Parts: sequence; C-alpha cells; structure tokens
Amino acid sequence: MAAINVTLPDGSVKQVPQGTTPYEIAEQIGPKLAKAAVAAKVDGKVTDLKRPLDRDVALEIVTVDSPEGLEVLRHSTAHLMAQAIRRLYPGTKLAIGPVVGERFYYDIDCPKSLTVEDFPAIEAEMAKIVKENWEIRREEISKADAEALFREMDEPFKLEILEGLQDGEISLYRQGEFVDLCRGPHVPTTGYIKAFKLLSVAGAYWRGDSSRPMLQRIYGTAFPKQSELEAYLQRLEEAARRDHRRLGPALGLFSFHEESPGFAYWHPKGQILYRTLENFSRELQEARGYQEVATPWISRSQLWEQSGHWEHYRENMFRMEYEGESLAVKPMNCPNHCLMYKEQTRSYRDLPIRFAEYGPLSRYELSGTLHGLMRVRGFHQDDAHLYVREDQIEQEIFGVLELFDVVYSTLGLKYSIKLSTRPEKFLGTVETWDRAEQALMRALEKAGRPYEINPGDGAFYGPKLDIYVTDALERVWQCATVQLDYQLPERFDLTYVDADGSHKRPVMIHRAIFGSLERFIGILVEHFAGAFPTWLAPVQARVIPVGINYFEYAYGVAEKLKRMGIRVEVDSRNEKVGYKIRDAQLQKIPYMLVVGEKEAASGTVAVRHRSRGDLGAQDVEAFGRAVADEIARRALD
RNA sequence: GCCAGUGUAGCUCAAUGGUAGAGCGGCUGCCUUGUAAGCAGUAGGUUGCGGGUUCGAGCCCCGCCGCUGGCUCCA
Repeated sequence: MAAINVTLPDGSVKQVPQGTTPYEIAEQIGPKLAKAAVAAKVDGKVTDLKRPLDRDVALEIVTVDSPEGLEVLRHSTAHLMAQAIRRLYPGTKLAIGPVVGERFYYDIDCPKSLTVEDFPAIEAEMAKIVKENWEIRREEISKADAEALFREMDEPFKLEILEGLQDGEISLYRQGEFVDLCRGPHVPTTGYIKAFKLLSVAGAYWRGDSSRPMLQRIYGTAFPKQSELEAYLQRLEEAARRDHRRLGPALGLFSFHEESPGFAYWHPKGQILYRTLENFSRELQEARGYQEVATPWISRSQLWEQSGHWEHYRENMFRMEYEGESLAVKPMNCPNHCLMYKEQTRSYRDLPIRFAEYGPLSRYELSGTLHGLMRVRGFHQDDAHLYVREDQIEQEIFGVLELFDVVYSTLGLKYSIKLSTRPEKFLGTVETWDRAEQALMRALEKAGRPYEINPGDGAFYGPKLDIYVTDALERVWQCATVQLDYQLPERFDLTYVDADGSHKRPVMIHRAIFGSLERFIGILVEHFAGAFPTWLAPVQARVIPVGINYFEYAYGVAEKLKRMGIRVEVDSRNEKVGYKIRDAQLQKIPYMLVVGEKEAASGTVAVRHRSRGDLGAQDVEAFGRAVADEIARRALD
C-alpha cells in the first residue's frame, strides 16, 4: 500500500500507509492525545477520527475541550437524544439537530407533546445508549439510495433536506438501530458522551417559516466532564438569580401590570437610575455639540408615508384614527428630526447638525415576543440624528465611537463592533456605498477599535455598525447600532448650500449609545446583579441607628450627607441592627452607616460597605467627601 | 401572532373534586436594640377573567387575558 505524508501542527511530517486513520496517528503520538481526541482536522476541515486518510494532508487532532471538539461532542449528543426519543416515542419524525453555542437542539415532530417532565426518561434512555457504546459509523450513499431509505423510514423532513443536496455529498451516520442524514463529523462511539443534560422544550417552525408546521425543539447541552456540566448549570442558575424581572421589582425599580403589557411602571428608585443614566448621556452629548430636542409623539400618517415607515414598518406601529384622520404613535424620531432640519436653509458651515432626543417611542411587538425590559412596546432611546456632509462621515463616526467608549468603559462593559456592508438590494450607487464603508473603516481604525465585517448585512439604505455588549456572565447583547442613511435625506428632500452655492444632499447618521434605556437598564441590573456602582445606586447610603436614642443623630447625619449630594435614607424601623444590615445588604445599598453612642459622641459614622464589609468609624464630613468624590468620578466598585 | 407550559395573599409555595393554608414581607405591641433574620399578636383571597360539567370546582371542560420557554419578526 502506498505511503502518504501527514503534516502535523508542529510542522513535523509523518509517513504512514494510505488508509491510516487520524485516530491511529493520535495513538502513535500518545495515548493521552488519543483518549482526548474526538475528531480530526484534515486540511483545516473537521472530520471523523476514524475516517481513513487517502492522500497527503495537514492533520490536527481535535480534542474534546477545543471549540471544534465541543461542537462535535454536542452534535453527537443531539443524535443520541434523537435516538432515545425515537425509542421512547415511535413515530417521531426528525427535522434538524444542530449545535448553537453551548447548546444543541433537535427539532422533532413527536406524537406526544413533550414537557420537561419527560426529560428524565429521555436522559435515562440516552445514558443507556451511551452504555451500549455503539460505534458511530459514517456511510456515504447516493441521493437515490438516501431518498429510498428515508421514504421507507417515513421521514418527510429528511426527504425535504435531501432535495437540496447533490449526489456525492450525502452521508449517513449510524449508531445501533439509529440512522440519520448528517454531514458529521461525530465522536467515534456513543460511549464518548459523558456529561449531558436536556434543558428546555419549545416550539419552532420547520425551516423557520411561520406558514410551515410547528415542531418541538428540545434543547440540551453536553460537556467533556460532569464537573464542567455542573459549572454550566450553575451559571444558568446564577443568571436566573440575576434575572432583572425578579431583581427589578425586588429592588423597587420597576414593575409590570397586565393592564399594560409591554410597558414598564418605573418606581421612584428605578426612576432615579433612569434619570441618572439619561443625565449622564446629556452631559456627554452637550459637551460634544449635540442639541437636545423634543418632538411630537403622535403624527399624521402622511409623515410616515413620506419616511417610508408606512410601507415598511406599519405593522409595528400603534395606529389610530380621529375625525377621519389617520394617526400613529412614533416608533422612531428620525422623520421628526428631518422636518426640523428642513425648517431652515442649512449652510455647509452649519453641518454637522446633531439632534438628540430622549422622548417616548412605541412599537407594536407581537405578544409572544415581550420579555421584561428587554423587549417592550414602550421605551425611550438616547437617540440622535447627525446631519453631515459626506466628507464629515469619518470624523463624526469617530466621535460616536469615542462616545461609545466613554459610556461603556465607565460602566465596565466590554463590547465588540461589527460592520455590516452593502446588501444585495440597496439604495444609491455602488460608489457612494464604497465611500461610506471606507469612511466607517477609517474611523474604526483611527479609533483603534477592532471589528468584524458582516458582508451584505447592511440595511438597504446604508451600512451600519452594530455594537455588542458582553455582560458579567459573558452573555452578549446587541445594544446599539450606528447607521448611515442615504434614503431619508432623499425622501425629505434635505439639502444644504455648499461653498459653491449649489444645493447638496446631507448624509444622515442614526445612532444611540444605550439603545433603549429600558433594555439597557435590564442589562445593567443583570450585569451588576442589582449592586449598581454608587453613582447609579438609587440609595447610596443608609443610616442605621442602633436604637431610638440615636434617631436624632441619624437624621442629622442624613441631612449633612444629603447636602453633599448623596442619596441617603434613615432606617428608623424598630428593629435590631442585624436585621437592618441584612435588609440593606439585600437592597444592595453601597454604604451602611451604623450610628450609636460612640458615633454620636464623636461625630462619626461606623461605615460598612456592601462588599468590602466593615470599614470602621469615619468622620461624617470626611465620609461624605469621599463618597461625593466616588460619585463624581462615576467609579466602579 | 404560532407551539408548549403556566397563573392560589405583596413574594416563594401548599391544598386525593368536599370549610383555601404556611413561611417570608406588611401592620400593631413588647424588647431598647452594635454589623446578614429578637418575641408575640394581627390584617391580608370572589384561587387571572368569563362560561360550562357536577350535589359540590383552586382542581375537570371551553373561551379570553397575562406570564414563561422558544419560533417568527426586529428601520
């Protein structure tokens, strides 16, 4: 048999007989590697460990703890689950079973409507199949054979998937009695799957099409080791503990009532948080040449017809009719800002013009999509529209990026940027698009911000930057986008007079830093687990008198601190100190100030910080100055 | 909107189709309190809403609403 050359990642070349499997090579390298191996990367493509090599290749052994290895493991677990479900619920049709992030799912059409209560039985069956340790075999067959097979098995979804495949690219994977149409790769045997758990069940449309049948989607996850699975499950629990829908009401920030689905009720403490963030934004924007405006929240539909919203966005707008007149509540501010721009003849010297607005916006979101503060029907953005000359795009985008950075670094949030470029259907000319995209890239590079490109993902009216925030639990949220817009200036016939006296079209930049304040606060609640930095905390200090004899002193301390700009309250309940400390801790109040005999006599407070613990006695004035400074610096804990 | 689940006191949860309960929280009183829960008492409910089955419904059936997990959507 001929020999082939296998190049390993360290550059060394191994000569082996043709038909050698990656697994055998792994064994030669070392038993430890062979044990951790779940797949192989052949010329950069992930493939099965036991698929024979037939030519010279570059080979990398994929171990179970690598990103690719984990994906293989989870994908195989999806098959394992499908096999178990098939055994338990005969007649189940399989659709697709991919890996998404740390989870996998399988969409199935099952005669029984499954719930989490069915999970233990399915998991038990999965464990059984693991124990049976079936070899997972790849088989390549012709399209005709595959069609015959899945027709015989009565698998309509697989047949539909087959329709889109070509002869020569069809593979099956078998383990025991189970067979599935699959590209692979998979772990060598079912015994490789050690730690898994089914997580949830939900509905999902076949092929994501709401006119197609609704399938059951079972989510699960798998890890190389039980301990890693448990760590993951603990992270889910931590996320549940931090859930803003639970913490928000518990901290007195906001509530929801079924009388107004999708609209938050902001309680006094939540409103402080809200206003503090809004004012933070105001302060930064005023310093950067933004002008705050306020525009109508209800307009005649002709405005929305002119802006194009009526055509493209009507279904998401709250609409109404009075005196035969069609009206709508604004879902965005841009058309109103365009009207204001147009009130005057603008000179090239006037640009850029930056209108900022914090007013209420409403969007009709489908009832099933509402989710706490994260998805609402009524919200406010820290919205702004910049009217700029084309030669100002780069500089203005650079300014917006700087603003992003100030806001997110102040809050200790990591973020990443994606640039979405010209889609297939677009407005304007290729040249304009190219120039705009170039300007965005130059601004990003000037700002020193790394970014990824999403080719073809821009809006039809202009390219955009999406900002993704990563929170304390490493979850990623999209908060804001910066979009260049060539269409609205056109639709509203916006112009400016250039140096040569000619009328030119400005470019519009839509941008928001927080995005929706509601959503952003939801993210912050979960990010900080309710323990906001002092400058954001609704109550920054709580004075805890040891007994009624010290109430007067406590109120005096509170008065002094209030005058120093600190949000402070006195716990005047008839309770023990331990009780009041516990309550203040649960309310995540940054500073607890215990006052009694010693403090009253010396004009001090005994300071306890929610996370740093007992800080000892401090002079009231000195404490006040230190906290005022912490607030002014917007310090993180 | 769609599929599934779910809805009992402010919160967390009990109650084989047979008189709706507990803990926490609230309020009142006692204790006079020193760094994560003192003691006692007390109020609080048309069991989401509307129909139906039944001698009898928190529980079973139908419709509606909210919420949850997803899907779809997201200028």
